[in-house]
Amino acid sequence: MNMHAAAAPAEPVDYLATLNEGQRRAVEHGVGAGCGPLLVIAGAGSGKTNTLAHRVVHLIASGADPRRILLLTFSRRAASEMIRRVERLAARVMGPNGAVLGEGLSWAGTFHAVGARLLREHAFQIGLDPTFTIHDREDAADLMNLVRHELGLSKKETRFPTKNTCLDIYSRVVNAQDELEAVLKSAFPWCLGAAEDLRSLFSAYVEAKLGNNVLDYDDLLLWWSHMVAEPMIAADIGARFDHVLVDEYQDTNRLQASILLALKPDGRGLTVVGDDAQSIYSFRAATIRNILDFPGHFSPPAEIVTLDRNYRSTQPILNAANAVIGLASERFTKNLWTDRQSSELPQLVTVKDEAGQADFVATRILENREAGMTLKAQAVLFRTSHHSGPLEVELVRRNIPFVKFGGLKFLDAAHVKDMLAILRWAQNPRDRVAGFRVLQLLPGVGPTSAARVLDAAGTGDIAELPAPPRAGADWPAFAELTGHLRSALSPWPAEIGHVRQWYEPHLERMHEDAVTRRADLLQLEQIAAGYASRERFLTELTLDPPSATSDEAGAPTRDEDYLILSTIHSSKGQEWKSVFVLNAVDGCMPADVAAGSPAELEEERRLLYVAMTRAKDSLHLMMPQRFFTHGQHAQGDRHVYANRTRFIPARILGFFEQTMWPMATASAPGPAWRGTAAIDLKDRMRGMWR
DNA sequence: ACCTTGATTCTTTTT
DNA sequence: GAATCAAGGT
Repeated sequence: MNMHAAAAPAEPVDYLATLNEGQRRAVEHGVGAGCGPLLVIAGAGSGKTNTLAHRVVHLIASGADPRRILLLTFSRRAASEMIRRVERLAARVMGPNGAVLGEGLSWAGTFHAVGARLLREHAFQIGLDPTFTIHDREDAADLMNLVRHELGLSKKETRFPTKNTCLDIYSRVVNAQDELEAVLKSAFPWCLGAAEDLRSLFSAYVEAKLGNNVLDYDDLLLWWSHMVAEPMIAADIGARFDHVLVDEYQDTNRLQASILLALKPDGRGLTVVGDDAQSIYSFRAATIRNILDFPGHFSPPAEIVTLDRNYRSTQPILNAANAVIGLASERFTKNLWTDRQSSELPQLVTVKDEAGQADFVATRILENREAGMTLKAQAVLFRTSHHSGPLEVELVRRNIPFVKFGGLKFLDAAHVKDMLAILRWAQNPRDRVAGFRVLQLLPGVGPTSAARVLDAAGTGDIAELPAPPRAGADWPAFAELTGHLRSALSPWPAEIGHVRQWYEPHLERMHEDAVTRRADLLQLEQIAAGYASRERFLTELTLDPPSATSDEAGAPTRDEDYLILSTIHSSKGQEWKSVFVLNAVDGCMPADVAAGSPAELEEERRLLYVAMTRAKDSLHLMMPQRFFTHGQHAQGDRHVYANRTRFIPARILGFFEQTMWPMATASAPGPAWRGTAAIDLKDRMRGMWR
C-alpha cells in the first residue's frame, strides 16, 4: 500500500513557507533512506524542535514510513512533545490521514527506553532473559554495596570509596568508553590507589547483575551497543529504520555515539541536532566531541546547517546571554540574534537573604498575573533542587499553586520504593536487591535473615521455607502474598491493591507520618492503573519516573493554572515569558562542589546561559546577600555573605539593570500612631468573611 | 548472634 | 531530612 498517495491532500499546504532559510535547508535535506548525514547546530530558541518536527513530517509526506523512523530524544517529555507536534503538523499538511501517520511514529523515545525495548525484542538472539527488570540508580547502588561488602572491601584498612562513588566510576568507564585508570586519573584521582580492588568489584558487580537477571541504566546502552557490534544483528536492527534522528546531541556520550554509528555506519538517513553552548550533562559522561567530530566520521562529511536566529527572547536578554557565554574559554556556536526589540534589560536583583528572595519572586509573580500573565507562563529556575525550599514555603503561604520539576522524586520516597520492590521481586524472583528490601519490611528480619532466606529460596517458593526465627506471625501472610503475586492468577492492576493492604500495617509501624505516606501509595495505585501490565509499569516507571512533584497530592486538574519551579537541568528545551533565576551567587552558581576543575566551571557557565535563554520577555537574576548555614537550630544566626556569580563580572554588568529590594527608604514608614485603637475595624472587616 | 535504636554526617545536576 | 555507623537490647 502506498500510504503517501492515500494521504496526499487535494490542495498542498505549503508548510515550508513559515521556515527561515536555514530551517528550510535542514528540513529539505535529502528525504530518501539513502540521504547523507546531517548535523544541525541549533542555538537556544532557534526553533529546533519545530525544525525537527517539520523534517519528520516532510519525510513522511515524501513517502517515508513513520514506523521506520527512529527518533531519539533526551527525555521522555521531549519525545512526547515531538510526537504531539508531528501529529498536529501532519494533520494540517496531509489532512485527517496525516494524524494517523503521525501516530505511526512508534519509535520515539530516549536512548534508554528504546534500548530496553530493542533488548527485549532481541533478547533470545543475545542470550538475555527477556523478563529482566531494570535497576534505577539507587537499586544499582544497593547492589554495588552488597558486592562491596561481600568482597570485604568495606573492612579495608584504608578507606574505600562509597557505593555511590564506586557506581559513578563504573558508570563513567562504561559511558565514556574509557579505561578505568584513565577515568580515575581524570575524574577520581583520590581513588587511584584502589584501582585493582575497583576492578574486581566491578567484575563481581557485573556477575551479580547477570545472576539477578537485572540491567542497570548503563546496561541498556552497553548491551545495545554490543548487540549492534555484531554485524548480523546490526544489519537486522539498522534495516528496521530508514531514518534516525537524534535531538540534543551535545548531551550524548561516547557509548551513545557508538550505538548510532553501528546502526548507520555510513551515516545515511542520520540527522543529529544540538548546540554545544547548551551542553550541561558532562557529569553523565556527555561530550561535545560527539557533535564536533560528527561531520568528519563520514565521507563525504555530514552537511552542517547552523540556526542562529532566535525567535524566543528579546534582544536585551540575548545580549546579556551572549555576554555570559562570550566569556567561555572555548565556544563554537555564533551569537544569537533576533528582531524582537525591547527596552527592558534583564534585572539583577539584590535582596537581603533567601526569605527576601522568596518574597520578591512571589510578589512579582502575582503582579505579573494581575497584569494578565498566567502562572504557567512564568518559571523559577535554580541550580539545585533544595534552593527552592524557602520559596515553596512562601508560595504555599500565599496560596500560589506550583509544580516542581527535578530533584527529589516521588519514587525516592522509602514507602514507594518498598511497594515497587514487592512488585519487582514478584516480576523477577532473581532480583536480589528487591527481595533483600522486601524481606526486611518484616519485623524481626534484618540483613542476615533476609540474606539467608534469599540463599535458601533461590527462585523457588517462599512458602516452603521455614520462617526466619523472629518473623513470627507476619510470615504466613507474607508468604501467601508473594506466592500469589508470582502466580499467573494475580490480576493486574488489582494486585497492587492487595500489596497495599498487606503493606499498610507495616507502614504504620515504621513511619510516624503514615497518613501522608498512604496518600502516595494511593497515587501509585492510580498511576499503575494506566499501564497494561506489571512488566510495562515497572519498566516505564523506572525509565520515566514522574518528573514533577506538586504541592497538592495527586495529579492536579490539567486546566488549572500553576507556576513552574524547575532545576535548570530539567528546564532544557522549555521557555517562559518571565523567568526568575534563584541564587545567582558564587557557591550556588557555580555550585561550590562543581568549582573544582576548569571544565566543571565551564559547564556551570553554560548552565547559567541555558537558564537565561529560557526567558522570552522578562528575566530576573536573584542575588541574596546572606545565607544561613545549615546544621544549626532553626533560629540560629550563623550565616555567610555571598558574592555575585563570577560569570557576570563587572565588565558585562552593562547588559543588566541592577536593583535592590526592598527599595531602601530613608524616611520612617508612615505616620506613627502609637495609641491603642478604640475599635479594631480591621478585625471586623476580616470577620465578614470568616 | 542478630536486630533495633540513637547519634552523626553531609546534601548537584538525570536516564 | 536521610544515609551511615556505633553501641544497646533481645
